[in-house]
Amino acid sequence: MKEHTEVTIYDIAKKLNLATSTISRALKDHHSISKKTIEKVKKTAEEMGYRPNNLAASLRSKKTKTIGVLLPTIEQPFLASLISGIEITAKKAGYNVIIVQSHDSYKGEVNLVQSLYNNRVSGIICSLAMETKDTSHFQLFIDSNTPLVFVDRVPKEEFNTYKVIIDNYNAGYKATKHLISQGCKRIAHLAAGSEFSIYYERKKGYLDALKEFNLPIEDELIVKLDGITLEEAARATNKLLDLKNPPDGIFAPGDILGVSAIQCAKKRGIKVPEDLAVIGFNNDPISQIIEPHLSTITNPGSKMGQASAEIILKTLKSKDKDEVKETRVLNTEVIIRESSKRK
Amino acid sequence: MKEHTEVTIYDIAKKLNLATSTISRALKDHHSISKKTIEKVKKTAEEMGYRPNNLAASLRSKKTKTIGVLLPTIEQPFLASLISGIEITAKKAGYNVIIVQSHDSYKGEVNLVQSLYNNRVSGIICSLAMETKDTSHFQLFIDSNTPLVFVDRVPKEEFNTYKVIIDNYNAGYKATKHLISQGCKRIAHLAAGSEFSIYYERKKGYLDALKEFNLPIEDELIVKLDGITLEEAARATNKLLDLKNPPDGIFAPGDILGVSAIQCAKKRGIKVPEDLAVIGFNNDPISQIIEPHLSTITNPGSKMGQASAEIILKTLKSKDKDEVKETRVLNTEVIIRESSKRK
DNA sequence: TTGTAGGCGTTATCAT
DNA sequence: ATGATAACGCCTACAA
Repeated sequence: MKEHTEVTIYDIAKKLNLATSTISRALKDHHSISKKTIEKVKKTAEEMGYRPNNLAASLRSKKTKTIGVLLPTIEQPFLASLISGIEITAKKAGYNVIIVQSHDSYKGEVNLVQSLYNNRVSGIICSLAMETKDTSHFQLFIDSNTPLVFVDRVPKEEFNTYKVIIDNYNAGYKATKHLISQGCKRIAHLAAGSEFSIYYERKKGYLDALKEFNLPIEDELIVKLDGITLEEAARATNKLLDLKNPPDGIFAPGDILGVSAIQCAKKRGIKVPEDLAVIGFNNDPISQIIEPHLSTITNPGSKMGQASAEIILKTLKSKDKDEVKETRVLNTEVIIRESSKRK
Repeated sequence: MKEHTEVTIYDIAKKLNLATSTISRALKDHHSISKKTIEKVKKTAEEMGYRPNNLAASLRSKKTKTIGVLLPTIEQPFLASLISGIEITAKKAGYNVIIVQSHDSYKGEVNLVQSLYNNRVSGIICSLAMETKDTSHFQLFIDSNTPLVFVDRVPKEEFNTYKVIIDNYNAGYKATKHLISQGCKRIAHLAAGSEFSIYYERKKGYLDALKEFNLPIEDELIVKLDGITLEEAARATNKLLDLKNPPDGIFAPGDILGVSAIQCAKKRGIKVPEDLAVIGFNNDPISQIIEPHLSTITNPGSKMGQASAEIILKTLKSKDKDEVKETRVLNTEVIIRESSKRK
C-alpha cells in the first residue's frame, strides 16, 4: 500500500519554482499575484492533489472559521431547527459548526465551554442548561474577545452579552389572552422550569393576563411540573381535573405538555375545546397531529439560529467591538387550532 | 481594556525554569515525569490561566480528535437521535463532533466532504444524500486512511467501507407480515425514494411478504411518492381510497406517511384499523400522538450513532487497518399499536 | 509581482 | 526525570 503523504504549498512551490508565499497568495486570489500565476498554481495544486490544511492556517492566522454550539439537547424539534438555522448561515460564510450537548447539566456545560475554548472556536452560541444559575464560565470568551451569543435560554439581565430570544412574557400573555377571548374563566397553568427560566416568564405573562381581565389567580390552578414530559403533564392535568372546581382552559408552556393535557382530558371524557380549551407552545409537529389540533405559540427556531449566527459573523467582521451588546427579540404568533376554538 | 495574551506552555516553562517538553508531558500525566513536577506544573498552569491550544496540538500530532458528521438534515427525529448517539459516544472519548447537512444535494455533499477533509477530521460518519449515486468523493478519506462509516443510507455493496444499518428488507417484510397476520388481504404500499435507497429495500420486503403468503401484487396498490411529506402521502392515500377495490392495509415506510394515511382515512370516514390497518416506520414521536396510535417499526437512531462512533474510535486505536470492513446490522422491532390491531 | 524568513503553540526525537 | 531542538503547514511583515 502506498504511503500517503500530504501535498503542501511547499511542494507546489518547489515544482513551480516559486516561493511558498506566492503559492499561499495565489490560492486565495490575492490581488498582487498575476492572473497567469494564479491559474498555473491552481492547476498544479489540483494536479498534485493538494488539500489545504485548515489547522495550520488556523493556528497561524488565529481564525478557526468554526462556531461552537452548546445546547441542552438536540433532540427537540425546536432546538434541531435552531441548529439547522445556525448551520445553514454559518456554512454560507464558510464556517463550520461544532455541536455539543449539555444535557441540562451545569457541570457538563462548564466542561464543554472549556473544550470549545480549547478548540479556539471563532464564536459560540449557547442555550443554557436548566441547572445553570451562574454564567461565569463564559468569562473565558469575553476575556478573549470571542463573540458570544445566548439564545432562547439566556442569562439574567446583568450579564452583558448578545442575546437572541422571543418575548416569553408577552407570548405567555398572548396565549392566556386568547383563552380568555374564547370565554375561559378558570384557566390553569402547567408551571415548568425554575424561577430563572423562560418558563417563568411565560407564567408571568399568564398571571398578568388574568389580572388584566379580572380573573382570579388561584394557586390550585397552577401545577408545578418536575420535567417537560408527557407523564408529568398527565399527572398535573389529572390533578387539575380532579378539582371540585376544575379549569375550563389550560395554558401549557410546551406542546408536549399541551398534547398530554388533551390526551388526558379525552381519556376522562372531557371535551376539548368545549369543556376544556388548551393552548401549547412551540408549534412542534405533534401539535398538528393530536386531535383536536393543538393551538400554540410559534417559536421561530430556525430564524433564531440564523440571527445568532449572523451576530457572530457580524461581530467577527467589525474590528471595533461595541460595548453595548444588542438583544434581538423575534416575533411569536398565536396559532389558533381546534383545541381552543370555542367561539 | 487590557490586551489579551495567550498563556502558552512556554510561559509556564519560563516561570518554573523547566523545558517546554517537560510542561507538555506533565500536563498529560506522562509517566516519566515526577509526581512533584506534575503537580507543580498543573498548579502553575491553573494559576496563570493556561488553556491548551488544541489547534497547535492537532497540527503537530496530526490528530484532531474531531469526528465529522455529514447528514441529509438534522431536522428529523431519527437523525437527531442518530447525532445525539454519536455526540455522546464521541464526547466520552474526548472527541468533538462537526455536523454538516447536505440537504439531500449531491453537490452539497461533495463540497462538505472536501471541507471536512480540509479540517482534517479524525473520522467521518455519513448518511448519503438522496441524490447521491456515486461515492467517489469519499475516496479522499480512504486514501488518507481516515476511518469512514456510512450509516442508514449507505452506498451499494461494491464500496468497501464500514456500514451501520438496519435490515430494511427484513423490516419491510416484518411490517407487511404483521398486516397479513391481522387479516389484511389487499395491502398497499407508499413507495418512496429511488431505486437505490433504503425505501427500495423496504419495498422488496413488502413484495416478498405478499408473495410468501400468496397475496396478489397489484400495481395499483403501490403508489409512488415524490417526497416524504404529509401532503404527498395524503395525495397517495386518497388515490388508493378512490380505487374501485381499495386496500384494507397500508405499509407506509415512514411515520409521517403513516400518520398522513390515518388522517386521510379518518377524514373520509374510513375506520382505522377496522377498514384500513396502517403501519409506519421509525417510531417517531408523532406515532404515539395520532389517534389511533400508529403501529411502526423501531429504527434505533441513537444506537446506530453510538455504533458508528465506536467503529471510528476503534479503528483509530488499532494501527493495523483491517482490509475487510465490517457491516453492523442493528435490530428492528415491530411495535403494534391501535392502527393495526384487528384481531 | 514575487521572495525571504520567522513564528503560530504544541509534540516528537534524541540527548543528557 | 528532564532538556534542547526541530518540525507540523501555513501566513505575513518586510524586502527586493
